[in-house]
This record gives sequence, C-alpha cells and structure tokens, in this order.
Amino acid sequence: MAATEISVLSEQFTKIKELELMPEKGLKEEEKDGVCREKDHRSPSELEAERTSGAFQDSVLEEEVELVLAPSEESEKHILTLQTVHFTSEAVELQDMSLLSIQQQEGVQVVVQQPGPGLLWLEEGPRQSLQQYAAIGIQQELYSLQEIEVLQFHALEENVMVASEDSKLAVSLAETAGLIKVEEGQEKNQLLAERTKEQLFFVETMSGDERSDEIVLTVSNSNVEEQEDQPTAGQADAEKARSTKNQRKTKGAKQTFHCDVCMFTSSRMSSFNRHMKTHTNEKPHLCHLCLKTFRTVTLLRNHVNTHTGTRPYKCNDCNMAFVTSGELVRHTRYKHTHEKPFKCSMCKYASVEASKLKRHVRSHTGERPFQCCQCSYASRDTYKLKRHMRTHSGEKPYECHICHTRFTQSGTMKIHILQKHGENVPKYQCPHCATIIARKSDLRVHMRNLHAYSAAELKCRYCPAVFHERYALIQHQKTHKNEKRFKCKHCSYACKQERHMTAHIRTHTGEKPFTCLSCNKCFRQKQLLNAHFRKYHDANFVPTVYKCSKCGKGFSRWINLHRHSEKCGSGEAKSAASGKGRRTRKRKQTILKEATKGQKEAANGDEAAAEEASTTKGEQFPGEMFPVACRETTARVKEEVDEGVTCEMLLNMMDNSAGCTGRMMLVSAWLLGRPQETYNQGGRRRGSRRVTW
DNA sequence: AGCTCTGCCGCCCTCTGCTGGGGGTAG
DNA sequence: ACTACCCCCAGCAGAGGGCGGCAGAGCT
Repeated sequence: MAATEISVLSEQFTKIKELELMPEKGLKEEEKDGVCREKDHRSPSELEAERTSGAFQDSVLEEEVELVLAPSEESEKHILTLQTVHFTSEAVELQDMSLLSIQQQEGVQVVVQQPGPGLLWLEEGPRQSLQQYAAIGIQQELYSLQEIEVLQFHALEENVMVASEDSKLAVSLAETAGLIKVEEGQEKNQLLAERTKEQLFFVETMSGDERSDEIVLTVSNSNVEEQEDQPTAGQADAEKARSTKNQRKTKGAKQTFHCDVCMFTSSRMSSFNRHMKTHTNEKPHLCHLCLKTFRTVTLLRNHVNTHTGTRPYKCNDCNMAFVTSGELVRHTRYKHTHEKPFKCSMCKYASVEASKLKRHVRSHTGERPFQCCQCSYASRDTYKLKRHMRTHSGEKPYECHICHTRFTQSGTMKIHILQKHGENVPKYQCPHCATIIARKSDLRVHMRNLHAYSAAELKCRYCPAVFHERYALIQHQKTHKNEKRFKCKHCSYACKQERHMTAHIRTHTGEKPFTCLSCNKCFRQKQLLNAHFRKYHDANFVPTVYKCSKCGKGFSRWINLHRHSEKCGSGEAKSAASGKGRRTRKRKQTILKEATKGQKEAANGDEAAAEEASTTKGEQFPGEMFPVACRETTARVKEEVDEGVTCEMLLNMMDNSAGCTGRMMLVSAWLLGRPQETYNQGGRRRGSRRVTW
C-alpha cells in the first residue's frame, strides 16, 4: 500500500480515505504477508518539536469528540486516520502495557511495523459485526514520537475490537450514517477519560472483502483542546466522511472531487489527493541543513537553494538571480516591464502584487488591523506596528557612523548624515522670497506659515493696510520702521515712538505727573524724576565725566566731548563710537545719533525733544569740576535747566539775585558750555553778587 | 512527480510629510 | 531682559517598492 506518513499535528478531524481512491499499487507495495509497512519521514527533532508545541500535550477530554467514519461497505478498504484523544493523567490500567503490546484481539491481527516501546494497546471490547472500531491507548509516558513512526496496521479479520468494556469506553456506532461517535458524556467514556492519560486512537474498521477485510489505519494525533472558531474534530470528520461519500456516489461518471473542508474541487483524483494532504501537516521532506520539513520535494529543493545560494532563475535584463521562477517574474514586473495587474478601483494605484493592493486599499478604508498592545495606535501593516513599537522600547537601531548618534528610523539617520556630515548639501529656495532652507519639509512649513493665503485679513499694526499673506504683511510693516508716525498736533514735532510723543505733549500742557517722594518736586518724565532722585537723594551717586584725553577737559555729556574733540582733534567720540563690543558700539552710535538729533531739535526750538535726547542718555555733571560739597547746588541748577530754565535765564537770575556764589557761576558757565578757564580767567562774569536759591 | 504559476505573508527599505523642541536673531 | 519669529533638527507615521520565502494548484 501507499506509504502513509503519520501526521501527529493537531488536525482536528479524522481523515478517512477510501481505498478505491488510493493508488492500488501503493497498497500492494506495502503489503507483505498482510502487513502494512509504514513510513514516516519526519525527523526526531521535528516530532519532538511538534510534541513540545502542544500537539501531544496532555489534556482532558472535555468536548464531545465525534469520530466520524465512513460508512461500511463491504469489499472496500479504507485508510483511517486515527485521532488521538488526550485524557487525564490517571493512567492505571495501561501502565503495565508492555512494549509493543498490541493485543491481538479475537480475529484481529494488528501489526505495527516499527513498534518501539509501549506503543499500542488494544483492549478487548464488544464485538461489532462488520463495522468495527478500535480504541488504542498509548500510554503517554512511554510514548516516544520518534519511535512511533508507523501506526498503520491491518485488521485482517472481519472484526476489530475496540476498547474493552473494562475500559469503559463507550463508543456509539451510528450505523446508518456510518458514523461512530464517541460520546464523552457517557459515563463509561468519562471513566476512562478520567482514569487514563492516554492518547486514544479511534479506529474504524470497514468491512473488507470476504477473504481479507483489510483495514489500513493511519494515526494522527489530535489535541482535543480545539481552537475556537474551528470545527470540532468530529465535525471535520463528518465533513470528510460526507465528502468521501459524495465522491463515491459520483463513481462511474466523470468525477469531480469536492473537498468539504474547504471549497476546493478538482476533476483529478491526484489533485484532490494532493489537496487533501494540505489539510494535514504532513511534511515528510526534511532539510538536512536546518531540519525544517516541507510538503513537497520542490519546496525542499527551493529551500535548500536558499542555504546554498543557488539561484537558477537569472534575469535577462539585469544580473539579478532568484531561487524560484515566480520571484524572477515578479522582479521582471517590478524592474523591467512595470506590469501592474492589480489595480485599485478607487484610485489610480496599481501594483505588481495583490498583497500590495490589499495593503493599499486599507488607506482607503481606514482599516488598521494591527493594534499596539501598549497604546491606542494601530497600524495598517505589520511593519509599521513593529516600527512603532520602537517608540515604546526606546530602541534606536540606526547609528551614524561619523558621530555615532542613534536613530529610530533609517531615514532619519540618512537625513542627519546628509545635513550634518554631507558636502554640497542641497538647499531649497523658497519660490516666493529669498529664503533658503535646508530641508524640503521645512520649506513647506515656511511656505505654509509665511506664504499661505489667509482668508482672514491680516492688519498692519501701523496703518490701515490689510493683507492675506503673512510674508507681505511683515514686509509692509518693515516700511514703517524708520517712520516718524507720531506727529504733534500743537507743533511740528514728530517721533517714532508713542512714549516720546506723550512726553512731548506735556511740554504743551505743563503736566508733570512724576513726583519726587522725598521733596515733592514734580517732573514731566520718569527719567527726570529718577535723575533727580539720584542726584539729590542718593548719597552713593557719582556723576560720570567724559574727559578729553588730549587737553584733560571734562564734560558732562558725551556729545559735548564729541564736539570738543572735533575742535581739539583728540578723536574721543570717534574712538568711543568704534568700540569693539557690538553692544557698546551700538550704544555709542545711538548716543551720537540721539545727541545729533537733540542738537538739531534744539536748533529747531524743540527744547523738549532736545532735553529728552540729552537727559535720557545718562548725561552727568563733571564731578571733578564740582566738589561733593557743591554737588547739590550744581544738581539744582541742572534740574532747573532740565525743567526748561535756560542757562541764559539762570544767569539772569543770578545776575539779579543776591548770594550767587562763584560755584553757581561755575555751574552756569558749565551749563552754557563755556570753558572753566573762561570763568577763571574772566573772574566773575556778572559780578560777585550772592545768589540765594 | 516535477515544473510552473500564482498567491500570500513577512521583512526591509525609501520617500514623504507633519510635529514640536532647540536655538539664534531681531525687535 | 523679554518676546516673537523662524530655521534646524530629530522623532514619528503614512504610503509604497522590492524581494525572500513558502504554499497551493494547474499542467505535463
């Protein structure tokens, strides 16, 4: 008979094949003295792997297990795939089972080709007349998968005994349907199940011909712990049985073989048989390099080629080569013909492979079948989920070979290397302005932020102009930069800052909102109040002096020193203005500008602006010209000047007042910009009358 | 049984685009 | 000193291309 490989994987059904569907030659090949030789090509490691993977796990027979067998028809032979059923661990009765203790029952001859230790056990049971069944318990402790490669046996006699009554295994025989149902619910059955931790192979015997009713049994293991949504073993068996039955009914006409496990049909028996093997896990072809097994020689050969690097299918258009012809075809489509047979019905997308189309369609449907177990993220394909998981694990598999910075994605690293370590890095010019940006994505952000159309009106801060593009608005507002937008309604004064205009307006209104808390004196500007407080009420105040390096003259204002230096040739202001520090240089430039402005504004009669320009830039009295003792006096004079009392007015006051001291004259002279020596030389310019303040 | 084709799954890659923090600059 | 602005940059996800490998089925 044909070699029937044992499958011990968890097929959930018992396979039944009619002998008439099996190659007769095969049967005869295996027959020798009525003995069915059996082959199993699986390796010990594979079997062990299957065993450890749970195929042979102990389990309690919980579900109702239907053993579906083909109807009994005389003179037909059957191959039965036996299903193992796991029972609980109290194997008592079978412990003494000797190796190869297949008990030959009355009229039953059971032969096991490669017996191994402790393999089969066949107990006496109630006889069935024609349709027989047997229960074979294999004590799990003794069961060595490597050694039970063959479990075919022939029942040469009419009757095959099943599990004995003693074993309390109850098997109901559905005679009319040709089904045998193992009813778990029956008490006897349960007793055995509870008592033994066995794998039971339920065997049906079909009546053979009168001389040699031969039953060919193959054994398959089945874990009774069935997966949800999967048909029970019994259901599957039933399907198979019906399938077989149906096939038999078509005998004589041109047959179509229907697989009732799946939708497969075939007019060829060989195809059908081959297909039915797909419902088992038979993989008899072992790779000697990695011990992996395959169903067919072709698969094994292709697999071995992956080990050896043999790539027989070479591309004619490039130097690529592939293990299989299919890979070559696919490669050709991708690289050379660009044929894309799979077209999306919702867009123009087309792909070489159906799986790519399937993946693509998810972008339309929004389907995200791959859920992250640690967050709410779900991806549309497995790779994205795997990549996403790095965000949880912190894994950064990509390292820059130059600076050894690590990255989570290869693309990120590539950009990093290009931007940080690359030469002639491409830049991206904004098409709407002169901006050049290193990254295309950032250019897009730039375009979106600055050049995107804004439905809302973007109003200029300084004028009524409105824009719909942010960049245009910014450019426009820059035009207001040096504009003296604030114009005095009482005079021609104009300035850039509103606070300057506010201060200026007070020169017209006479308002002095800033009051000194120490002396109740009022000021138009806060800066003036601060200066006042420092000079009059701060004992630590030391006025700064701008001293000419050439002639030694001191000046309270930097601008005065500047003016002096132009005449004296010392270049003080120039050197000061060209200081190295950016901030210092800028400040000096500002001072110079402000001073010049103050000069001009003063020339234009705008005293307030001139005073503001001078007093707010830190002008101080020349301290060494005025001893500390007279500091209060000089400050008071200065204050009067700040408050709009001109020096000429002050001199007139002194001239007309008694008690005006020489120091006061000195202050007046200084305020008028007259050199000290003029005073010294000229003595009392306006007399020595004492001025009382 | 072997060859071939097709389908499917998985893996890895690239390209792309968005996001948000960092840091420099100018006001 | 503070703030707004904007480019730089890394992180991360979406989409798709290409290939490796295996399984199933038609055909010879």
